[in-house]
Amino acid sequence: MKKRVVAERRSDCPLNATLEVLGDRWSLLIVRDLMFKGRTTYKDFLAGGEGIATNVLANRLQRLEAEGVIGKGRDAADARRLVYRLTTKGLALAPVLVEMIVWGARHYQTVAPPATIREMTEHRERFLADIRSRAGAA
Amino acid sequence: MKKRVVAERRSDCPLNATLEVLGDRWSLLIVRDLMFKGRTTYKDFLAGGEGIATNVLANRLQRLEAEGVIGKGRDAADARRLVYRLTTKGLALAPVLVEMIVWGARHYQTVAPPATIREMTEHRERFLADIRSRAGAA
DNA sequence: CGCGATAGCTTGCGTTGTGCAAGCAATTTA
DNA sequence: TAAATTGCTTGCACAACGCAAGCTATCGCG
Repeated sequence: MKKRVVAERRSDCPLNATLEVLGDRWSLLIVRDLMFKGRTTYKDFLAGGEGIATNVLANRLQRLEAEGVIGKGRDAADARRLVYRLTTKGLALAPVLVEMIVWGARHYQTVAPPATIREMTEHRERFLADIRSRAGAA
Repeated sequence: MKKRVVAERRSDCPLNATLEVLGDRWSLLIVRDLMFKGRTTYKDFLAGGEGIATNVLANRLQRLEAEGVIGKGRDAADARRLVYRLTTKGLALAPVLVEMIVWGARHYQTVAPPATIREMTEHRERFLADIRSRAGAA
């Protein structure tokens, strides 16, 4: 058991705050899985394709929950299963993810469907509203 | 001199591409310094407030340049000085930064001026256009 | 021209984080 | 009741990071 040393911020810049919570290679991929891919369990995240290590996944789930970005609950039908979900705070990351996806799709070769990217840019508000209503209902 | 092992992507997801380039605690802070704070030199970035280590800064500047996010040139007036600037690709990160700043300002206590955050959200397109014209002119 | 100051790094070293394989408790299915 | 599944934890080797020191090239001053 490690001592938890409240972890003071390095600066009071809002971007720095965001980066201290989400500035790593994995956290936002978990949020993506929850927001876009319908993945909700530890096993789902592990099979997510990018190959996150088990200990790192456990660590990130803990941190994201501690930060109030995600929450978890037991599956009623199968008590082995923990079902993770986005909180309102986590759902508010949708615009961030959308912009990162658009930038990545524009500047690198990816499997992003052009139609989806077009929808994200040309009908941004509608796209964001869809995410909110879909994930918010869960 | 390290061997550069082309660094294959872990997946072809556009978000993953973005995170493999920018998914760390420091890269986007450098972009922020260039985009919003008028910092352009190694020394400026070092004094940026968050306390990046010298070797990490040098490494990130190299990576960002290799990825085409930033470029550099010698200062005509002082040949010791290397002046870094955003490329078009780097300037295209403005929407990403804006959304991360807005999220950070909404969910954490920061020094972000409320007026700026309001401008970012309520007049988003104008704000982004301003960044493009200002930084694009440099 | 000589000398200290400055800019932009690099190097060394100890600590922390990551990737991978193995292991383990709780629960469920056969 | 045994085998499988879920969600972790642990151990270990290696890479990344934070910090202090050092080093080269250029500049400003006398």
